[in-house]
Amino acid sequence: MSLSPSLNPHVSVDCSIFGLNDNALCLLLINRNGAKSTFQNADNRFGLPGDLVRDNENLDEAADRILRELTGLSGIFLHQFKAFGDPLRIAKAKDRSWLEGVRQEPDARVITLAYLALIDTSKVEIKPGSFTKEAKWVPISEIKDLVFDHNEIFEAALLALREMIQIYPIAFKLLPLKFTMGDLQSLYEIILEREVDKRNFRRKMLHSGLVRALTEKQYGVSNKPARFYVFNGSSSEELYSSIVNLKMEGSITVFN
Amino acid sequence: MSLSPSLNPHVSVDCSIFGLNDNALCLLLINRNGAKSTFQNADNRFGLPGDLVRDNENLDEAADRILRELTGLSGIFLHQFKAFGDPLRIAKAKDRSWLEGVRQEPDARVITLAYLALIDTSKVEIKPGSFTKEAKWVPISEIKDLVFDHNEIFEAALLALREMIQIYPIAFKLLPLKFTMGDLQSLYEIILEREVDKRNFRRKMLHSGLVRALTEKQYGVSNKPARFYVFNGSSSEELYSSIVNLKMEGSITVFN
DNA sequence: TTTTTAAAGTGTTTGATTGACACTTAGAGA
DNA sequence: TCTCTAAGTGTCAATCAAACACTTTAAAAA
Repeated sequence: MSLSPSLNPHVSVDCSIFGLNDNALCLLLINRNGAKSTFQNADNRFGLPGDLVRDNENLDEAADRILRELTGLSGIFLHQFKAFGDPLRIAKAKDRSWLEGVRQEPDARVITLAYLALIDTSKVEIKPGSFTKEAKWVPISEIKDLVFDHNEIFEAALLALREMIQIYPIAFKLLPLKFTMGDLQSLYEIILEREVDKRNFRRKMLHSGLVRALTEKQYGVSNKPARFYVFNGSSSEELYSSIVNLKMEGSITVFN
Repeated sequence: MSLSPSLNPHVSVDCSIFGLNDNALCLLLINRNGAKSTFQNADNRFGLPGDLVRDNENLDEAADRILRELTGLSGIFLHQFKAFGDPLRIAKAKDRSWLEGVRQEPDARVITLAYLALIDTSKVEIKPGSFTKEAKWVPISEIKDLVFDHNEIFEAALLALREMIQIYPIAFKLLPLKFTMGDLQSLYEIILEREVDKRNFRRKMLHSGLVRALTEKQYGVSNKPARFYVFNGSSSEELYSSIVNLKMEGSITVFN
């Protein structure tokens, strides 16, 4: 790899991509190759997909490009939620070897812009890029020691996700186009980490106007087949700005 | 001014500080001197207080330092809400002369971290720093052409404020320690840009537990004197994380 | 001293929403 | 045909939201 001269040595982007696999909330993590041929990623730790920003691209473009280069994902809506800029955030000893292997200025202080996204894992295929040894979904309960300050970034992303899901109807982004009420309910239960009443949940969702029932039903399941629904809303970006009421029992309530 | 060698040429902080003056929501703006003696700020445009981050300080510290250096304000809670990184954001012709006057690398691409804060204007004194010709409160309806992309940043800050005030009980930060129900109600009306019913508003606020009535009343006003209240809550920082219900009629409602 | 002016302060009713709660139905597989 | 599993469904009581108008207090003006 020859580093592009237009890479800004001081600004990076890191992406926390959430998806649902086997009823578990998962995060997309990568394991990087060193860029110089002499470098081997010795300790095999994983991290969030992220890299330096180019001087001629804006931040959202950079996030999109970096995620595509490292994981093959592209065109997903990335929400920038926080910047991390501790002067020592990439200075831990065990992160040095990789930095020295790939960065022209391994000692430069790097501020990172954290993005998060929710995606339907069934709709995309994760393809490690040329700098990526491996890219995989890891259940959030199994996330261990990540590179740099990525544990901190991931924790902040998870908090931001929990907050956002209480305010914006973004849960639909994690589900396939067609889903059952059971799918939707268990998604809320996974993210909110509590159970909700089935009858109240259905009433709330149906009256909200957010979903539309299809006539189609499940087929071949060994119980009463569930009806499919589709999200009845507008574009992805709008999901992040239209505030909708879906109060669940026992929960906090909100100013407005 | 000799530029500190530790200034990171690629990362800055800009602060949108909101306050209330004469029943108008105002933004704190500054008019800068050039740093080199040869430079005069010719066109006299105003902008948000902001500057480059030092390499040895974290972002929140940088925001606090920069705001203090430019306006004399310190110790206020600054909320980082977005990063702006358009490659051309500081490249407009009319912004060049100032950049050339003060920056070692006037062509460097600068990403800025936008912070916002709400303060009680009666509690603080604005003192322009040595690089600041003037610092003043400007009603948001009178904000014209600001330097760089500061109009865009301010608009985003205002949107973030309107969103936050619907979700977190931060309105109190704009008011003095003691305030009347009328003060509080008109603050909500100013920020939400709509009227609310006085009886419903009082009931909501009193039942919320957010305020505590004092026995003290106004004195010398030419109408029935209003009772004073105090905010009944915890620290500033907690205001930004405790979600509280204060639903107003006609308003959107919110997931939870 | 009386009247005017301005904002404070106060309750009720109606309709909508929440939260708690348990049984029946549909289909696959044994 | 029996069993298993998840889908699907309704009611009641309590709480909350929204709409609505008059009285009180004090200063200032007449």
